[in-house]
Amino acid sequence: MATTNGGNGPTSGDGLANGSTPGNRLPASDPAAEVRTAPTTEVRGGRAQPKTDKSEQTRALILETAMRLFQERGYDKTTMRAIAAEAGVSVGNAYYYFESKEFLIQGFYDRMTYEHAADARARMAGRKDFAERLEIALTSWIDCAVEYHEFAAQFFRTAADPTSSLSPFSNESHPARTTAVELFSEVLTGSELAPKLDSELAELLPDLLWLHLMIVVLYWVFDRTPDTERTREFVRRSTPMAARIINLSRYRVFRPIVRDAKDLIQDFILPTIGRTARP
Amino acid sequence: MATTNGGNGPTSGDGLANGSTPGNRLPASDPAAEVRTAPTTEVRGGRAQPKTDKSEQTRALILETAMRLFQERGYDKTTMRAIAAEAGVSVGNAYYYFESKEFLIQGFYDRMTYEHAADARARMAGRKDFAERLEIALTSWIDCAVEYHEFAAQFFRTAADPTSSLSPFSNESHPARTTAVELFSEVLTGSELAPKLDSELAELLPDLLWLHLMIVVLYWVFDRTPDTERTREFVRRSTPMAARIINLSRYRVFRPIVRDAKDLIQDFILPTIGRTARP
DNA sequence: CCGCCGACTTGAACGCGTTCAGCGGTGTCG
DNA sequence: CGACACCGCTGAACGCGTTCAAGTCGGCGG
Repeated sequence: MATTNGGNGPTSGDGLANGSTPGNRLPASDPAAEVRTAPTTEVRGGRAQPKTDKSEQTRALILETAMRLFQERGYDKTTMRAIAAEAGVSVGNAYYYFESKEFLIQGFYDRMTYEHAADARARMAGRKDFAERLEIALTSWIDCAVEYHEFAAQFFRTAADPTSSLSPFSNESHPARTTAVELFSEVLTGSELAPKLDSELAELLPDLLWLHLMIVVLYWVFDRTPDTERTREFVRRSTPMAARIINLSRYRVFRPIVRDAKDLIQDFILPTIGRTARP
Repeated sequence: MATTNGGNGPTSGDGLANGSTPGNRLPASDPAAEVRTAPTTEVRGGRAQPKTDKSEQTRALILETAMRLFQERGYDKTTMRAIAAEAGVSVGNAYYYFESKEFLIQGFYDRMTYEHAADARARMAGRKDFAERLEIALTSWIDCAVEYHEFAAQFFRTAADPTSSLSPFSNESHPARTTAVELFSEVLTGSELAPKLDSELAELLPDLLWLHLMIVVLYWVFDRTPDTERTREFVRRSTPMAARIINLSRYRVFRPIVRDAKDLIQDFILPTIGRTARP
């Protein structure tokens, strides 16, 4: 559960028709969007389940304030005291709603993931070439992430910590991860490549493409070129190759190695990144 | 963080980042050996270049004490005050020799890397099969790392931080990285596969195999099975595949894709992990 | 109306990593 | 010999993330 996002039913065929006008709205604010809470009990960013309306408001206020300050000053230079002061509450109150400072980052990540999915879907609309769709999806991520590049390191450190429940690797029900994997599922199903693949591979691919994104993210975090141009070029170069490899995998000659790779991925990679065993 | 050098002595200051000698000698042999300083100027774990014999001793004492406490109590529970007290010095003194607490980790990493190289070489001796040699090298790493698994997360967080000069990704002259890449170079050259490969690929491979190790490390950090048995199995399964792919790459059919991959790696992967452009 | 419960809020206090003004000692130069 | 520079070293102090005993307040049963 937890995702409950804008109703992307898996049954919706090619879900590209829906919502998000190509206007490319990046609602940098519009507090309602990501604050919009899963209505029932959910672990959420941090702590207590909201009981009151006021509680929910306070929580949102703290999160919004934190996100604003993070963007203005960067993560390290934003103190919990500053967040509390700016939000007009006490420090302790922030800790009532968020387990730690790092849990506030999740707000960023969730918002970005959501915006990315919407933006990528809009941009992919109509395109049928798989490599092209993949490139759009990845480039779209870079565009959505551009404003957060400065403090991305902090987020990445968090993701690399296996003891942190914030890591998209160790937390299989991480809502942002689910959203992202769904997007890549659409990258595939919307392409002309999808019907040509055997179903077993088609099942693996969304997660693998998400892994591709993770590699891009890794690259992007370390990228210091202006506008992360190098990462963009990396995407332009790596996506056709990915498409080619997938394409080739259909041929007889590669059967044994494809099978081995598939087994390796299915048995050792996917379970580790939060996919339960094969169905 | 803390990048602002307090600026004591604007002229002398801390002369970090000054020319590191190309001296490629691999120091260290026994446990006490990596403490032994590079005789000339080198950036070292943290701060000032040693001038005195006594200085060097104090530095070693602090490092050894820290490493012992880290292993006894874990990283987070070991305070700088405890390290200083246990070593019989003041807190400020520890910071005189080490830029921050994290810089103390490098002692761990350096030691482990060296032990790994020695152990792997010993175990590989006589073996000619490439896949076998690779598996030995990777498994040896797991064996050497076993005692550090508990606080490996901390090290991994550090490695994932692009702003940290401790990251083996962002610091190309990281001595531990050099040592490791050299080992993988021997993995290849000692095998019967080496003479069959074209020289261009043979040049890339050591770094790529090091990347393989990094993936194993990533897997290992998240591995919670006893004795990290799952990672060991992952190594057993992935090494033959790597060998097979390398082997296949020699055949005509794969020319185009191998060429693309080679270019991608050479232009985008290796430079980012600290290899300067192609020679 | 009282009393109590529990969600919500507070801010002083704690422990931590890190900094910094400064101390002694050992040259070195004039 | 005095002045100075500089290395090694000190420990109080700073700012931070985080905790917690102690509130406030609204609602509900009695």
